[in-house]
Amino acid sequence: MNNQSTSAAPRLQRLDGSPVRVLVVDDEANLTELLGMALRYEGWEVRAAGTGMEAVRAAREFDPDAVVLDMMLPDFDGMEVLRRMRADNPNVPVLFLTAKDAVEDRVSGLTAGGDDYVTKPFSLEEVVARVRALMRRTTVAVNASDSVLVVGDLTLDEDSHEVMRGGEEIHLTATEFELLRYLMRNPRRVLSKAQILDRVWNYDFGGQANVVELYISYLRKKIDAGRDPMIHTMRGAGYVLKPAV
Amino acid sequence: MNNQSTSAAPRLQRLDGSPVRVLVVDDEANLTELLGMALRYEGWEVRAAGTGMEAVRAAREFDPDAVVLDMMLPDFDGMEVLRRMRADNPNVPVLFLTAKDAVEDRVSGLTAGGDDYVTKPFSLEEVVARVRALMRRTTVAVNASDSVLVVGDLTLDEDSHEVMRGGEEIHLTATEFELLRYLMRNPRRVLSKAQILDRVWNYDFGGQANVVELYISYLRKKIDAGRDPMIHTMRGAGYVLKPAV
DNA sequence: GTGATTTCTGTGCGAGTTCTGAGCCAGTCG
DNA sequence: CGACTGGCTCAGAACTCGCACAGAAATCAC
Repeated sequence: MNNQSTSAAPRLQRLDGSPVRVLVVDDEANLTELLGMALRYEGWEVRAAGTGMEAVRAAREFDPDAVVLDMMLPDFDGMEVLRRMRADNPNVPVLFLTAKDAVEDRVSGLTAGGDDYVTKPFSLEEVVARVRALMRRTTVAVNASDSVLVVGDLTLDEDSHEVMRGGEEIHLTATEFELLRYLMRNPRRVLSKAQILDRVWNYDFGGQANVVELYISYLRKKIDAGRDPMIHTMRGAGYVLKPAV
Repeated sequence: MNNQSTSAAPRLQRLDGSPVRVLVVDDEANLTELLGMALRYEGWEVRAAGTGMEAVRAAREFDPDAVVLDMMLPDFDGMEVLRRMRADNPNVPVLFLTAKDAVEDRVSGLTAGGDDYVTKPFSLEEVVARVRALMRRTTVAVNASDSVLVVGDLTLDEDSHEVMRGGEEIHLTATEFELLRYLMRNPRRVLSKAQILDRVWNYDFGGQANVVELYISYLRKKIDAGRDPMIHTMRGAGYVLKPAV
């Protein structure tokens, strides 16, 4: 894996310049593994915990800038963990992971506080974007710039979901938007279809790599149509987004 | 997920530039939690207390600019707390939380003093707005601008509850008003149905996300009718409010 | 209380979106 | 040159999402 800091995606850091810290809490080792990689990939420092007890302890020692927290834990549940964690870290923002069909009563209300939640299964891109957004709001981010990604004459506003190329507004569907966001976070970097599939699609998506090609083709029609192309195919490797020459 | 400090909602602060302080008093930890998050999210500093004793002590040490105070406390009741608190902080405004069916006689006289009350269950949007209004009246707000939100040719007065589009007055019901207020506090930002539900509806509302769609449709009929639309649907993401072009 | 207003639930339709599968084209390599 | 691999696109199937409508329930005003 390689370093994520790009010109487009402002690097968050703590006041002392050290990397941002994220605590991931889930009892499925696979998932903390997966999330850990995605978050480290952003240049963040990641600690994992598998139980509520561990989580509370880790929160105290590790002093994270954000927490990704599964609602279902073997010992006590997410809300309880939250409460205990807040005792030491009153302001740390939390991204909850919750089952799709779980009673959202308990989670809803939380997002109101500035916390947020994502339903399983999720795409890594989604989680990363949410964690980033959480920190933008609450953490001491040195580079607290606005949420607009820029590559060449292409801009994407993560708040308003507006996408423009050369001053012209472009309408994208939800999936197209996430794909483009991922590409724009990684300009001039070749992203393999597997990577894209992992990041943009839900982690348990069983489909074909074909969809990536399909959606790349949709994007091309919308953002490259008629203009100098920005999306390039690296045969056998993947795709790159870079400013048109 | 949303960022609350917008151009539309002026940021309050103390004379020395430090953040405004709010004390939240309720014996239900869930509730102080929830309120605390919502208020912190406004950029305010929050302290919580679970009993009347704690509240009085906290008021003395913390010197809050506003207090959110439950009428029902395990030790002594809200009025008593108020009396003792006022001994040290004679001018601090208080927002009372009271049960719906509680005798309102005792509370009603309070609003005259510049204080205010809200009945449980409430929506977070409501509480935040009221606290803001209280401070506007009594606190030294650096940016003590008026309480009118403006987006394009749409204006909403948080005090008088007047809403106008292009000079024309529009009558909204209570829920419609709160929904529009939330949208106008977050112009050009996509708000998901879950977020809207969390902020605008009462915290114990167990209903469907369906209502959000319904009320968006009501609002559209009233503020977008015939005109250039300001409320836009971002399919799969949520809704955005922005000035008509 | 009674009627008016407001809020909410449930359902069904239509449009927009996502995905599958197949066929075609273009490099690549024997 | 021919076979193969990887990538692109089309068409349509399957599905999801948002919206409207109608009526039930709750609330408010008198």
